Amino acid sequence: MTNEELSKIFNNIADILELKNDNPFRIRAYRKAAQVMEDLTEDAAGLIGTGRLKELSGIGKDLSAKIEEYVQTGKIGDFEELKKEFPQGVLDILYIPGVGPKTAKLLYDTYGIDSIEKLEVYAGSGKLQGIKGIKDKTIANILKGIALKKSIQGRFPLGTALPIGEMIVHELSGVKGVSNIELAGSIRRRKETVGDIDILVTSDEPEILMNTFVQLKEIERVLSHGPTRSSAVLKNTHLQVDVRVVEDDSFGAALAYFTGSKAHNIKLREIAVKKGCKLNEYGVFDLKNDRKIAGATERDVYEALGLQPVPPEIREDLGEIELALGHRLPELIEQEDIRGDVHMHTVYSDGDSTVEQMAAHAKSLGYEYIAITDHSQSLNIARGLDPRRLESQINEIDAFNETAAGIKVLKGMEVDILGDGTLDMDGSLLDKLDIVIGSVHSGFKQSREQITGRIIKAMATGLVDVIGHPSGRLIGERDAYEADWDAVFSAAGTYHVAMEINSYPLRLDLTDTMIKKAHSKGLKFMITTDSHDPKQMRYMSYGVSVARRGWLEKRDVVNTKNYKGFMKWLKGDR
DNA sequence: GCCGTTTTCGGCCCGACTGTTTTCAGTCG
Repeated sequence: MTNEELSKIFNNIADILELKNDNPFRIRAYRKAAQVMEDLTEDAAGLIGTGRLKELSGIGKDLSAKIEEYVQTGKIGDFEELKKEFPQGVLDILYIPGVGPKTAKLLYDTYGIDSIEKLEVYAGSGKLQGIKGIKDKTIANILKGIALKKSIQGRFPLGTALPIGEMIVHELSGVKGVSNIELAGSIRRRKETVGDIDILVTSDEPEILMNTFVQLKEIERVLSHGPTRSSAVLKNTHLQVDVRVVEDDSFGAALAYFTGSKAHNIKLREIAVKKGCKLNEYGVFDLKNDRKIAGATERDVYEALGLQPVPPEIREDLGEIELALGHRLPELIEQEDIRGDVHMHTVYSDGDSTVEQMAAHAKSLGYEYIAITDHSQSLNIARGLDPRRLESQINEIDAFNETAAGIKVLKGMEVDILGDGTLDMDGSLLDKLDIVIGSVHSGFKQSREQITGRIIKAMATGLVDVIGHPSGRLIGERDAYEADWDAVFSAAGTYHVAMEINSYPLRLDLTDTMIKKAHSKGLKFMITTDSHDPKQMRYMSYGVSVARRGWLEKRDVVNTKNYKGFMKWLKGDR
């Protein structure tokens, strides 16, 4: 939690410094520090006193002192002083699209406008007329910006945005003249939430493409419409979609540019400059003669800069560029590496299909094995299984395996880790199963110590193979419960328990940063879909994306093993 | 405010678009 708070504070400081028209590089340093805090896999508080804070790229003497001050006192003196200079409402105004620090300060200085509400009243009543540099168009844009900000509540889960983005790409890919078309931006990096949908296109007939785009039935409102760039807001979700057209020989450079992240791009350009080149969205150029040396593909661009091509999911300036320079990037796991989906539910509990139906669909996806892991009895709401029903399911699966060909069904259970850390099923029955997932489904509000202790206690039974959706969070709905993850992951190492990467779009749990932390402790993972019907097995791609964002390779993920290898692991060869 | 095989001081990524402008500032990604 401290990291998140520090990230917010550093961004706040940057906002205030922007209003003050302070040194832009100083502002950038605070923004960078905010990002570093957000991506940090360890609790900043734990790094204090070890001197390791200053080892973080972007955190120097001054910022590490501020972090220490915050951890020790709960406050940062400089920030408290800065806050006195502007009311919070002025900072809110900065987040209206189209309004930046210069305008916000001008409005505050001239009319004392210190809230979005006040700004809306002033803009709506024509009172802003007469301020230097503000005329009708600007006023109209401010009002539009306020409306836009109100209609969009934050960011969208990847699970919402990606299918929509893919659908629009599909609709545009058939338009006359289109040769290349790709999703870009954070959606291509598979961030768990995205702010908008970026689509990059090459086309001989940009006008036809753009005319088609702005007339798509999904579109509610067109924000701008030009030959190289158009923007629109979608119905229902109010997601914004930006479409850009570039030349064929710039497609790779533009794709890299629009994929980001911003921090990754900045570092690439710094490398270009050091090599006597310039990198922009059109290509890599030799500064001596202004000649273009790369641009058509992303691979060309990275290689022209002396880098191994970096997979989109890890373009966050978290060390990937340094590894790419040394051609030592990890070989990230691919969806094809997954041999079995080992967390799913059936009609026995809260699923809506039978063992047979789940197995048939998994087989059609090319899996070698699946595991049926219905809920245990204390989860009444999900019709959890008592010992008698579990035994009958065991028998059904045994019978199925005797006759079915082409896929193996493992007997399993997603057993509740109860409030006191005991498991919601007799050990003797769990022993009969191939795989046991231990999950927390209750007592989310327990103290950090209680939750930590309860997960560790469950692992210590030796009955649990993997911890299901370990943090318990639901994107945009419920925060992760509080636990000492260092302690949990260390214990998981001791007891050889794997961590689940749950692919259900609202879960994506573990998160990318937690995966890195767990991986650094040598833990293994299982990527599963937690499917409640056959169609949900397609969610596997989300889990694989999260694993890639967590820098995992095939060897880190247990269910990349073939059936024999996977069973061997379950039986204790870890 | 950070950082260092050009530098411990003087650098710090790049371009498009918009609106209000007769050459540019502000905002954005």
